[in-house]
Amino acid sequence: MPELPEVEVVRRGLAGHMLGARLTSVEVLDPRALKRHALGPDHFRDALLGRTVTEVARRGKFLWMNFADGGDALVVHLGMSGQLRVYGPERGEESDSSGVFGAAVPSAPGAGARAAHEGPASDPLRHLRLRMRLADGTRLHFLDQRLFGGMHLAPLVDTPDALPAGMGSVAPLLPATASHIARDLLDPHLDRAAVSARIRRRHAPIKNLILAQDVVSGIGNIYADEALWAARVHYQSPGSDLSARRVSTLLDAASSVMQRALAVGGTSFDALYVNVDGRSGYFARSLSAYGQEGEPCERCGRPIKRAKFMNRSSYFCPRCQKRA
DNA sequence: TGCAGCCTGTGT
DNA sequence: ACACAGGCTGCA
Repeated sequence: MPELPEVEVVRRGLAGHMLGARLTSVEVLDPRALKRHALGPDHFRDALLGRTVTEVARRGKFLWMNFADGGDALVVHLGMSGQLRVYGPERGEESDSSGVFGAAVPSAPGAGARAAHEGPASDPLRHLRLRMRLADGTRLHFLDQRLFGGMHLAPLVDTPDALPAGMGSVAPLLPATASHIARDLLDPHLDRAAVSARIRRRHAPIKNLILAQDVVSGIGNIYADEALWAARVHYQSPGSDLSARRVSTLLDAASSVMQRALAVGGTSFDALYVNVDGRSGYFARSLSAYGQEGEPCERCGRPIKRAKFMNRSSYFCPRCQKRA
């Protein structure tokens, strides 16, 4: 699944194609990708047509585009299985999709607007949910197998700290639907001391706290386990039991794991294809804890354990990571 | 503040 | 048939 580093790779790729571009076509092939857009697919399309992108921004795993005429933003969340793909105009307008999706009804209200996912299993575009076109012929596809992700339009609100909203943004403006999302560990404006203080004030298990998007954003289950392993912290240790030094080590660990992944993700990036293939990215990652049940801990050799926690799996080394 | 629920595909 | 994957929302 796309983690923060992959989302940042997507942001950079999108920025390269979308900045200064004008939207000339919006086709909603599956309205379930717009669940968070309360006003419906027709409104979504009409509100976007003709607008020019000025910023492609990211905070945590939330992506959004700002427009020349301001007011609102196009918010994109990839969820677990979302992908954005950009096809340059030189590839030809319909070369890879007209045959399969010719019958799809753009923005059809109500019945019948759900054709996108019904193709054969072999069809790589089976999960195409939404398609946009730019004035120069560039196309943007949004695919999402499991529909945890999606797009919506949201009004812009001031950032609480009056600083730029996130990576790729100069404006101190956030989509209202992301206004509760804290800054992430790749954000130069993140106030680490404040994050640490908040963590150490709370009794909740530390894994809960680093997964909480309103404390620090962008850490998912995988990187949480990796960071906890690297910092030798047990996932159930209460935040309030950790020293400032250990919390600092933990945040550094999370940050460096994600920066390394970003460095790797950047190398395989193709300008014409915004690679968000979660699976290949996921398997390419070298993980020390997550998914390593039974494998020897790289530090001490004891088998990594898996435990149920918050309806999720937690992987940890029972020797290196003792409960505080 | 904790946790069910959203989704669909894969593996057992 | 069922467990599992899991970011995020919304509700109890």
